[in-house]
Amino acid sequence: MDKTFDHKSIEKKFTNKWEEQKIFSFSPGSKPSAQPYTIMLPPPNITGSLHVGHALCYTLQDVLIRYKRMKGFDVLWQLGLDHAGIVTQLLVEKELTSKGIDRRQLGREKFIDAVWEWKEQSGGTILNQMRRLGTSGDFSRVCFTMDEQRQKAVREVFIKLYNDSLIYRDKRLVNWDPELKSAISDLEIVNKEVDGSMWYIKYPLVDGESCGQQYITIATTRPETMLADVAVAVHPDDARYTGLIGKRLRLPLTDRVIPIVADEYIDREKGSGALKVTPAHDFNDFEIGQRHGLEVINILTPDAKINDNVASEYRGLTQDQARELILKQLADLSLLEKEEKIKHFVPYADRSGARVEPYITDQWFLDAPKLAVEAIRVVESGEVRFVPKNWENTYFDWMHNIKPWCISRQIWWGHQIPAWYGPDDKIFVANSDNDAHALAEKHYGRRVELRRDEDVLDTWFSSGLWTFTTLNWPDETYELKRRHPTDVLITGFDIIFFWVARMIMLTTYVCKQIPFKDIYIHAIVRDEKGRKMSKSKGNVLDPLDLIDEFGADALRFTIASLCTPTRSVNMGEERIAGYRNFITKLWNATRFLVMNECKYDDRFDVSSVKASINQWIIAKVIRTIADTENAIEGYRFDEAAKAIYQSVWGMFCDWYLELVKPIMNGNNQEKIVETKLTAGWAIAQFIKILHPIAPFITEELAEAFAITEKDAFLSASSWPCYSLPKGFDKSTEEVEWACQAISAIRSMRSDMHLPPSDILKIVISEADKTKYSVDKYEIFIQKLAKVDVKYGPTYNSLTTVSVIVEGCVIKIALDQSVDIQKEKSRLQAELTKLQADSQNIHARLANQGFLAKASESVIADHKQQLISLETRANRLQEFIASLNNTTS
RNA sequence: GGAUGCUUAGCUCAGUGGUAGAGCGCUGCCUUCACACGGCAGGGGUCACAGGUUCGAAUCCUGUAGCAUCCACCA
Repeated sequence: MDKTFDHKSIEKKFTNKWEEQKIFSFSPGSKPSAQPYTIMLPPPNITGSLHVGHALCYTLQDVLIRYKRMKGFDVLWQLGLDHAGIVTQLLVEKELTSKGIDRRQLGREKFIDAVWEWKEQSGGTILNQMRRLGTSGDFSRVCFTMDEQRQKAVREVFIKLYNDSLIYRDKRLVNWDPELKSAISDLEIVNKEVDGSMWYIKYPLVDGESCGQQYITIATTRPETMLADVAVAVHPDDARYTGLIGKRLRLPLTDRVIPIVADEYIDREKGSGALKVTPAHDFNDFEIGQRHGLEVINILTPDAKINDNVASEYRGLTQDQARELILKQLADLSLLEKEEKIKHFVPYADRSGARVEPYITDQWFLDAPKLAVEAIRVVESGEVRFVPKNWENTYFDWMHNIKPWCISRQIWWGHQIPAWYGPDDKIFVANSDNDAHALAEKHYGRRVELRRDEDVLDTWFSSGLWTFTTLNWPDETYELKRRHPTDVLITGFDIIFFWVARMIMLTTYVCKQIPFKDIYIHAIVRDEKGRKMSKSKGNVLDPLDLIDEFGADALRFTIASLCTPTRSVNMGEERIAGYRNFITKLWNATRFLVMNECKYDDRFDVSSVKASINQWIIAKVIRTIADTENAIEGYRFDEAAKAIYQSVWGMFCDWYLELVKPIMNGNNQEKIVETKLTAGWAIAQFIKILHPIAPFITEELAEAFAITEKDAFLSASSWPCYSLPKGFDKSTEEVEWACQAISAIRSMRSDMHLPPSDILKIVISEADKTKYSVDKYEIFIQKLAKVDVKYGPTYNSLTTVSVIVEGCVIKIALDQSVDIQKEKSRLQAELTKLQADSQNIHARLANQGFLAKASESVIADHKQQLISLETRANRLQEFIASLNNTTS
């Protein structure tokens, strides 16, 4: 074995080997007798590249997949890519523009060809980057949301939902992205706080004289939309305005007269308490308009300029230009009462960054409120389980307030909506052009010209079908029947609404099945100080850089250990370096065993082991295997990592390997053989259970240490399974006593500033020798604590200091006489602490309430503790008394 | 405005009724034949605050404060 662990070459070696040997290749139906285990990868965008968030999400999935594979499950980790409609279109469009090509001139078909070409060349780099993480998916079997089979599925689902009246076309106010010139969904909006103004504008009453009031003041942040006002609304109980309800206003700068209406929606506290009603450009106003049967006047073009529905002087102006002009005109007319500077939230499109406009258009909608009913039920009933559970609340909140989902987009890249229009705009939804014509012919009684809907579907529509379309639905495949519902979805909370909720809605309706049993919501990655990673802050960690520097295993181990059930995890390089050190530690421990000719023998029978130290480590390792299993099964990746880390480093390396050295260097051949086999067995178990988290080093060590057969892979081996042999507990107690004794002596050495190289002389009484089996561990105590052990009261108390370990007095002889008073007060302090502790427990045991109400096991524990404390205290007290005798 | 989290050692976080834990950092000692990406030994916390429930609260309940996130909000 090399002296250092060269992660780069080992990562390369196994990435290639696994792929060449097709270790992770999946062939449908190949393992019919094994239980299936299935995870669908949340498909990254074809435009995406690997960031730490991906690394975290994919590592956790790979840990589960590798673990279940070792457990003997027939695993499928289905990889895939998302076509990412808007993002991809914008990207390719930009690239074409830089070459001087305009998308619109190119035309739809050629543009789509260009996107496909781009996809073939540079789409899906992220999949290659995933390989470097060590992901054990089948890269030859990648699904794409836009490939033939998925397109077929999307059409089928659309047709079904349309025929069931769950998809419909409607003219409504939608969120409009004027840059993209497309509708977007409410989720694709980000509200940003910006500086703005509130303008107070006077609207004159038509017959002001008769009611003693000349005008009503309205407040608005968007004066330009007044051109589309159709009413002013006040609260019916607002004393300021009750007399004016039903009167009419002259809308300034236009020749229109608009009514004053009463509506409960109005908030008397806001603005002036009178609201200008602009149904075409505000969602709430739209509803007020509907309630009062008001006209809808749209004054904007698709790119958010003023259209021809207004006086010619405003036409073609941008909103800002129009605003400026209108404010000036109002001021000239003395109708502008005041302007207040305010901060307010304004909606912007997440992707294009344009200011979103409420805009009246014809769009396709999915009746989400109806589908939500079943989607809520399956989570309430526990069929679908959120981990951690409290994400259910977020899900329910959203689902209970869900609105119809606008699924049509006015872009080119995506699933074109399978709808055709007849001459009278009658809609025919069909699987193909031919089918549509057939439907139309049946309807009209003759062959007619049809026009296909140009819109495409929201990207999330096709990803919403991901769990079953990847299993080739609507074809009735073997794997679809076998694997659906899938086992677990691992994703971030940021897409619970976008994706998780929609998958549950669509899958429960289309398949009459849940898409997955568990949803593990992982945390968002932040920097080491808990700040969001952003390019402008310069605190972005690139997982590929981290892999280069620390190794994929170190990164994966860090990720696992960070994944506590919280919302965010802070990742810093220091932490990764720490786990890189752990990987190195494991490497060196194995190297030590190789140097000492330890071997792994799979016929090794753990129950045949005699030496207590070996029994002890076997018991500990078996415990660790169980802890790791429980942790992974419960999605506690942090606990799995912690269990392995502590066992390997804190127990195996720090204690067992040190304890084993005296045996190895001794001459008890039988014991040496047993110890070498035990050590080899133990490290092999660690290597196996660490494999899901750190696949590269463990695969290399399995090869170097011959844990796997020649040409076999740890990745394809099985998870260890052992039960604790009877009687090993006793050894555990003994060995742990010896370790405590060693620690106590070392501690004393350090406290007394005794040189580490000196061999100290210690003395233990004959009685203690038998009681604590000191002679059995003498060699270990001698070597590890660097002492020479003698029995009986040989040394003068005047030149010894003492430590008491579980009642056993260990005297340490010094070259010079000790200050007995100082020694006494040191021991006395220890005694005081012991007595305080034992009194504490004594008091509790004397408490009637405690005895009556505490559980039996708790009481038994307390009694046990009390006995132990009292034994130690008594022994210490006796010893102090003996010191008194010495001095007196 | 509505909701959900969080507040524990210098830092980052576990622990969720029974005597406060880890990693990193820090201090001292050690170039001991697996490993200085190491070893040994230490120091360090009235578990945000105030009430309550309980024999017993870091843990359960109520309230307060601060922080974070999500949703809503263009008068």
